[in-house]
Amino acid sequence: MKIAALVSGGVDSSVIVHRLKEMGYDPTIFYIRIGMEDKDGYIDCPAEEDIEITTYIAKKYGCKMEIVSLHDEYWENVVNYTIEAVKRGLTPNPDMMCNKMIKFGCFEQNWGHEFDKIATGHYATTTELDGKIWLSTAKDHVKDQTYFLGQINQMQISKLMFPIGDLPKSQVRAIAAQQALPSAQRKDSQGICFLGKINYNDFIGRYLGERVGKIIELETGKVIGKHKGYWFHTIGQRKGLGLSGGPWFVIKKDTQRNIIYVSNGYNPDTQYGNTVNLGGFSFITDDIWGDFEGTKDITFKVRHTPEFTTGKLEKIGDIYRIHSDDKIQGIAAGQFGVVYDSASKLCIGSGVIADENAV
RNA sequence: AGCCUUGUCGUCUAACGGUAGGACUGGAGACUUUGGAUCUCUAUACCGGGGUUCGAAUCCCUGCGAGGCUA
Repeated sequence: MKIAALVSGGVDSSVIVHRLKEMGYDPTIFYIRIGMEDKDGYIDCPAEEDIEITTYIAKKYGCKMEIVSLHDEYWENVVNYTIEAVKRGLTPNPDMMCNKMIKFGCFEQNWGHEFDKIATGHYATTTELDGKIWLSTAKDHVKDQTYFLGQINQMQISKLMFPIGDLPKSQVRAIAAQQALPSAQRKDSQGICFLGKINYNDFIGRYLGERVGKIIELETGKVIGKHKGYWFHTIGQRKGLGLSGGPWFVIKKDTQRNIIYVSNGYNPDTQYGNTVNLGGFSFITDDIWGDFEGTKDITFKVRHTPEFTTGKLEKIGDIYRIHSDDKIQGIAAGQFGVVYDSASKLCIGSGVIADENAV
């Protein structure tokens, strides 16, 4: 079986090579370049060290290695998407889009199609049911990364392998140490990968600029401050408002008038919600419910968190509406709601959190 | 103009006359392959000038600022 292993130089993806060899496979290692400096030099991903480590891994395990670039595709699909979404007042999820469009999209078209399987270092598993492959959660529920894979489709999942999906993180690190992999002690990557050392707000500012607008207290309608553009703030956000007498949380945005509405207190009710409307819902493997009346018991995530929330799913036309058992903080339009079965085993599918005004 | 009240970190708010605390904001770190949230740590102040006291943010005088009252 021909396997392509996507290796980034981090611990997780390094260890998959070891595991694949253990299983008797001889994977071809791919390092995908994505985050490169654009013409203005804003995007800057320190790829050197990553490539060095990946090369070392390839040598150590005697694997073929290819460094490929999906820079333009990344720019086209992920960076543009991010900027466009933010501009519309939404809160994007670049990493999910990267998985869907780049790692398992463009890569497949260019190189992956010559392989039987594509292996990655995600904490996720696959499960075969009725002759079909389903995305299922990792053994290590805390590390589970299926949230980021919620947008992929049946073709993609049936070709994927997650060699470390059944290991706890601690063990992955232990293996790396035991094998003396250079990545053993590396910090887990965090933040949007293409940003490198630039922070998110700087990035947004570079492309969308600044425009001063009002900050209004939702309950009283009083103007209590100014902001530099609604695109710098997301629902549920506390940091960065610069208002005293808080804490203050962003509750609502008026993109037309560039106004941000906030509520005061440690736990303003306005900060929470129990219903989440998902638009453009897509099932990963199969639409297991079809059209249905009433509700389905599910668990779900509205962001990457260790725990799953329980709730009920209702179908209203094309909209899938989640009724959460617990109130959820900071439900932001543009983010994805990923739905799992009630046991939090199978990842069923996902949709984009809709603007409340849109439903 | 006269009278009264008032003046503490960027903001709000504490401190029997004994040497300035808390909250929010800001900053740093932890957590996290999105945005966020959360947790930990941390920075900054007694309006100026005189007195009275062993000792004043706290008492007195005065200057300045703020608010109010007075015809």
